[in-house]
Amino acid sequence: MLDLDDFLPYRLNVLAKRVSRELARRYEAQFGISIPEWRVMAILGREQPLSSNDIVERSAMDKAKVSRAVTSLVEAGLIARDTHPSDQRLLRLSFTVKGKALYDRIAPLALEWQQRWLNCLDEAELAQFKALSAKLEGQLEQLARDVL
Amino acid sequence: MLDLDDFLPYRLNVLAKRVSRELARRYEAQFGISIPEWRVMAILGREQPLSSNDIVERSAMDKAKVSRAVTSLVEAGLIARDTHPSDQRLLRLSFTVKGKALYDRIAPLALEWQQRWLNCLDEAELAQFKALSAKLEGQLEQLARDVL
DNA sequence: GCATATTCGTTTCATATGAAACGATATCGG
DNA sequence: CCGATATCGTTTCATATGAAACGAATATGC
Repeated sequence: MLDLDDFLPYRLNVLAKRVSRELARRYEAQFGISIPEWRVMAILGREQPLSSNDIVERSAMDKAKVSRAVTSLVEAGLIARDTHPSDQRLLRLSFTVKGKALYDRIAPLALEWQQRWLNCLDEAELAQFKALSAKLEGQLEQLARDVL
Repeated sequence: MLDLDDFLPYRLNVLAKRVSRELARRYEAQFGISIPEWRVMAILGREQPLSSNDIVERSAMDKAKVSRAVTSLVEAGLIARDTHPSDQRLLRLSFTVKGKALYDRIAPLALEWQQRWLNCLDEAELAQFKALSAKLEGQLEQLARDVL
């Protein structure tokens, strides 16, 4: 019989949504920033400058969402948006001083929060969980491709 | 450093969203039913009749979403909605014949799809993954409570 | 070179979402 | 009993979402 509590697609969605809500509450309350905006920041924190499309590829967000997040961040003075010199279709996105400062404040807090969350697992368990998640994601891609 | 690919809240969201999309495509295309609607069906498949509130509790959906899903299902002739005899605030939701027939068609397919997805893990891995997910969910509740 | 196709990012549009207000019913305290 | 409070489900409202249309810029084929 189909028991929803045992149906993994459902369980994963509940878990993911709860994590998101938890994090969103913190980002929003403390820094006035949404999750999509924070994702853009996080990606820029790793590599800079990037085009919107680079961010789409790295973030698993669609381009409309990225476009909106970027616009907000620019309006908030957190990132700078100019056009690529040799290809004017591309944006060149990078932190402003203010944006970098905010990133440097948020990133450790996000990691620390994750740490508090994950400390219910030991090293091995965490590694296991990540490995299994990756497997599931790979298999999912397979199945998706089958249908297309 | 904060690497989004290694940030579990993010990873989980990507995975959960992809699973949802994959499933939604099938439900929608084959049966003309949305995920919230399917969740209501799945819950009724286990226990019947139930009030809307029962479904809210069992589904981790908010009551507005449940209300909409129920309305759609009633309009589609898949479930019956009458009022509880001794408490007129409560609905009494149950399958129609047509609804039960549809449930009996979908449930095996959903399980079979899950099977195909999960067969990339062996018994032990799957058990492990579920156990770890449950741990993470428990810890999340702890953290959420701390803030409140 | 020039017409065609492609890529990039924005915007539009229709739909989904959830918090809060709401009306209806039921319960509780005095 | 009856006024105050709580519960149930719907609806409203403001916002989020993503597919598709779009304009601008570039690449490609002839």
